Amino acid sequence: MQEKSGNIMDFSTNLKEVWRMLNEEERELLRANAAIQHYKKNQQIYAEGDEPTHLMCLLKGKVKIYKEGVGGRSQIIRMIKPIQYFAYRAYFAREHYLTDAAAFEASTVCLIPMKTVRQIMKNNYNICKFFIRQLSIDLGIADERTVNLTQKHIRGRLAESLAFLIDSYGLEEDATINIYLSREDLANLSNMTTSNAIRTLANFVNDKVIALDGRKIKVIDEERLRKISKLG
Amino acid sequence: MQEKSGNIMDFSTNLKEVWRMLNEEERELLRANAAIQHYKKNQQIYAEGDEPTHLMCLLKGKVKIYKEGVGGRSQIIRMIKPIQYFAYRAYFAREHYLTDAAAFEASTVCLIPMKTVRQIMKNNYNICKFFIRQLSIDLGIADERTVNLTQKHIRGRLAESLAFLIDSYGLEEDATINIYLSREDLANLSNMTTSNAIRTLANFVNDKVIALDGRKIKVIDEERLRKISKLG
DNA sequence: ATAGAATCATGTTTTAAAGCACAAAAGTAC
DNA sequence: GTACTTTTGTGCTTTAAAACATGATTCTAT
Repeated sequence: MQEKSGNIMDFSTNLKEVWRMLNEEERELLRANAAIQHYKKNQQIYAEGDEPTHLMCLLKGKVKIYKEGVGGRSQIIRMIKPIQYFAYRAYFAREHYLTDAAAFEASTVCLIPMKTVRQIMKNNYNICKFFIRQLSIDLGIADERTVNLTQKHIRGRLAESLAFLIDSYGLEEDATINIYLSREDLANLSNMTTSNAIRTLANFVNDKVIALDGRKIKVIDEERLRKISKLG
Repeated sequence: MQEKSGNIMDFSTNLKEVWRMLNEEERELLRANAAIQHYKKNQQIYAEGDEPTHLMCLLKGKVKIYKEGVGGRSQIIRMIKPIQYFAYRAYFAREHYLTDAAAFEASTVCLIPMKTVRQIMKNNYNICKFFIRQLSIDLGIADERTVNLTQKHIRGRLAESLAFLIDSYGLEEDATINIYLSREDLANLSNMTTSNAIRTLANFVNDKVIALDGRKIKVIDEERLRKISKLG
């Protein structure tokens, strides 16, 4: 089947992990209620304070979840890659969104009304388990992140972000990290100012850990990078 | 009924929130499998790397969940108060513990084998919802915390910790915060060194926001404290 | 093609917080 | 009670990272 977004068929072919857990009746419920939405590069998907109404599944593109902190500084909390669910935490906590979400690049999202999700969860223990597991994993990551962002030094924090990007989006054949971020986004991911992100990247180039070509980051010495990340 | 820990009756009277969601059969299953455990002040409850086997519910006392970071610095991730469940994240994520837990003061914990918990969850949607909600709330707190600990200045971070302690453990009639922490623990909660915790506390006393008597912290101007916390 | 904006880069200055040193005080053990 | 350890309190020094300033480069829109 051709990749052609906007077509509801993407949805049923792409949501595989969850899809497998559903019976025909539940699948029909989803087909009837899910909607596909496209977002342009840098377009906001939801904002802090909004009421959560839909479960979202990223089908294509890259999304960042971030928070605007004190004094305009923003902090990227997590990044979403295709076939990953997001935007459900606030609903389950019975809160409004605490974070903002925006598309890094042109992205396609499948929106499922939370009402539908609940209807399915009620009778499907596997779906409940799925959310419990995802939330548990994310909470673990958040706890790790808290310590890493507060205790590691600049080099360690940047190295950690790069390692995270490698793990999330992978490397191309020539060892280029498969996502192109501005220096500012890289800084917001690593809890530092843009100048320090630039400076520290330059250091890494000097140390022959990476090579740069605009926003392309080529990983030269991954082992070393992970060591810097680990030792802080 | 007398408060008398070690007696299985505490358990059934205290776990009320969850207890209400169970039918008689499920209650019997819990009664048969739950165990009560006592921990002394500063005693470790679980350690990073341990395999999670039991759901824990704090019946009495105060517990800290923390992580040992780089260079011996430890960071308190969250604090548990009585009738709060903990220690389940790692199991649900199918990981070993990422954190350590220790009793702040003499504490009583009810241990329920995870196997039993799963057995109940399987047929009880309300229990699933309970965990989903708790995890979602905790994840929201963790996200907030990441930004607060990284972006706020020392005064803001300490004020935030004090506000958090007020919210968690309450104030006595004379406005004393109902938990006594060492300066070091306060520092670990606020992501700063012990000297800075001491210094900043002294500043707050000077500003007539709090008054100190050993480890007793009396809140003089709560509004001001929350303002400092908010503005960073 | 050209103007204007955004991004990237680098040097310099400032500052918030850590690190260190050393007492005083409070707990704890014998 | 006395010795020992831990915790608390303060002053001084150092340092990592932010803030600021200024160009160069790249992107974007008309």
